Amino acid sequence: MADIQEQLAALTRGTTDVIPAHGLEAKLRRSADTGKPLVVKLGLDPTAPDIHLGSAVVLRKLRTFQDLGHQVVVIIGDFTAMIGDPTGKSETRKPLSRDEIADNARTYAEQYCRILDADRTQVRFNSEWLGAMDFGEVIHLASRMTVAHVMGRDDFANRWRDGQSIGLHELLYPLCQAYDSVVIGADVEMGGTDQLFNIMAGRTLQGQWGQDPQIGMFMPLLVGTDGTQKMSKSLGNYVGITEPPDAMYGKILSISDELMRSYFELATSVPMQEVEGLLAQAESGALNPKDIKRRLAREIVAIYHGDAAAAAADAEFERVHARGDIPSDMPEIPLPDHIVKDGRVWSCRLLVGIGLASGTGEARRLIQQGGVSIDGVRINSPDAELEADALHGAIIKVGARRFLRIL
RNA sequence: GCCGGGUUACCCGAGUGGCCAAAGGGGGCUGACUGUAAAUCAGCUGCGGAACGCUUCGGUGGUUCGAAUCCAUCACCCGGCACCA
Repeated sequence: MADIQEQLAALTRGTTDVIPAHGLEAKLRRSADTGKPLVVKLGLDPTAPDIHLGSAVVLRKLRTFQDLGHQVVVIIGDFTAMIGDPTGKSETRKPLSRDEIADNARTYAEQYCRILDADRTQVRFNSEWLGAMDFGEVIHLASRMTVAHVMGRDDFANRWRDGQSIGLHELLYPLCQAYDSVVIGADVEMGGTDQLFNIMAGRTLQGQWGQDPQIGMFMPLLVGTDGTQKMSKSLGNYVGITEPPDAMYGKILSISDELMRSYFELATSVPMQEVEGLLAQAESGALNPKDIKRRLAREIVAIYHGDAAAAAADAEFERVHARGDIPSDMPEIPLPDHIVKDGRVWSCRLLVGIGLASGTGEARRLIQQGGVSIDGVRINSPDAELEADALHGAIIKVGARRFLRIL
């Protein structure tokens, strides 16, 4: 096993906080001494998973633990989902059906395997123990934490101050999550910075159970491709880890320059010393930022699709965007009969017919703005009529990057 | 249950009788430039073979020559009060 200091460096890379600061080192040392792997916990909602580079940040960190020989326990919060983490904004969620939970669990497994080492990953549902408790046990559990403590959580405190309602059951949420840590005997719990209170509650509860309290490790939220908000599926600013190599490569290349450092740090394993070196060269003008971003894109694509796919995506980019060639591969579609009239096709109807415009109005606009060309020749009038025969085998280009070949 | 505020295009939001297919911003799209699909600048962004033609401003029905704008009613959201404890 690697030297403790090296392990620490790898594990704390990109973290915003490790609490308590030196606790992790002590845990690692003890694990090395006893040969007993650390139990590293991550809690997840049983809602439909959308694994993108942002959610992958925490998973990759877990993978680092696994590579160092530690055990990961993923807790699917199927029971706590009935409460819903009380942000004060979201309504109490409907309990998911057994089938839905099973479905989601399967999807998780498929996607998580792309990052985690399945052999060192254990998946547990917290309904297993939380659902089995009787009321007396619940009361006993609740007696382990004080109202003053729970009310210390920011959102509770704010809602109380503002006179908003707080469901009694909501107060139990941190307790449930904390109890999960007790049940699995967590040494480390990973989470976003919004998990601070819940993870700390785990430490409190574990202490009362006579366990060595877990270390809380917090990761920042990856900024999405829009450059301002956190990456999330609902905001549409995400790069999915199952996206095809070319799409992934393109999206990463389009992030703004300022995001490069955090993407390198959180989404790749390139040594930070090297990253800083590259960025310094860009700063001084010795290196074109574009080339650093291409390196970033290659690194990330390689993680999810392998080196060969990354190299291919890079070459394809060079061909299409740097040299202006047509892509090596593009969708093909037969010329729909119904748009041909007397052997001729109205250009706007063609775009609609092959799905490159949603209506003739949009098609007209695209052509007027000079965004449409056929076999490299720009169409300059929305009234243009085209010979149907000449269209077979033609390549239609709309905008900078939408290509389509007509059969 | 009562009183008040609200519901406008993909999102936010202006508009209180005609000049409104509806300001502005965001997002999206196209072009120029470039280092890339970054940044910047410009244009477009309801539908429509395009004609000041058609359909839009929560739903329905009215008033009016004319309604996003006024009235009635219904639905939902947000405040305050009441009822119930």
